[in-house]
Amino acid sequence: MNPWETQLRKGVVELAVLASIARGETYGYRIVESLRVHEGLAFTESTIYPVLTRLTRDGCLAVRVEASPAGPSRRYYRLTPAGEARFREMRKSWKTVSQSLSTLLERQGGEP
Amino acid sequence: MNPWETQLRKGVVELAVLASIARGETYGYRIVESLRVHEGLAFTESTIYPVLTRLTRDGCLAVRVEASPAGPSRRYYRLTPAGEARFREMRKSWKTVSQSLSTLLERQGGEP
DNA sequence: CACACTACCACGCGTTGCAAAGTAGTGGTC
DNA sequence: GACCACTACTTTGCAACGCGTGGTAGTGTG
Repeated sequence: MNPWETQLRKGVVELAVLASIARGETYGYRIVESLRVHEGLAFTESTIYPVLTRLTRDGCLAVRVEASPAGPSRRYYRLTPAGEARFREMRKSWKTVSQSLSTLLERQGGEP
Repeated sequence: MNPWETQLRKGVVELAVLASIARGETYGYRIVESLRVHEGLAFTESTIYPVLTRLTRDGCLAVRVEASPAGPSRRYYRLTPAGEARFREMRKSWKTVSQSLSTLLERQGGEP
């Protein structure tokens, strides 16, 4: 993959994961699959699982283990209050950066 | 600064720098100052200069040195054809990721 | 038993943003 | 002429992160 696209996605993963979990309790494998349908958000398990571990360690996620109908047990994650706060903050940061960049990009004559 | 905001900005810097130079030949110190007015795009020199070096090494930028009226000589950068191509590609990647994430964020009930 | 799918984990590499500190040139103040 | 402030670029070192590769374990199918 383009190295700069990798960089672009960096820092967006965490927000994407939080957004996925904010929709309702879910587990890692499912997050990977659900994000894959969004162009540019196709992360692999080796990206998502560490993010989940990190967010859990930071107290943003609570885990619940439940047996799977086919395969190993699933680890269901949901947002803690801290997680919800983090989500809101990241979302705000994203909007700020996103809007600033859009402004910068549209200031010159590009295809509209 | 928030660690996740740092991550968010990662990968956006290069695009911001390319966008700045695409507006016309300019130099590092000026880029830093011009980006500072955009909220969320306030990078320091130790971030911008390495980016310029990297882009130049990759053949995306051409340099011209000119004396400054006050201070050391300025290194003026402009986009090469490769740099313009890179800019278009990154811009496209940005739009893709940006739109996917917006979709994801708006799918749940947030403040509209 | 071989294969495929689900689901999670660990190692290691390369890239990167940024703080800190430095250097060099010009101009102004006392 | 010592001191500061501003301009402008550079170097060093750290910590964080995405992801490729390769694994383990559970269930079902042929």
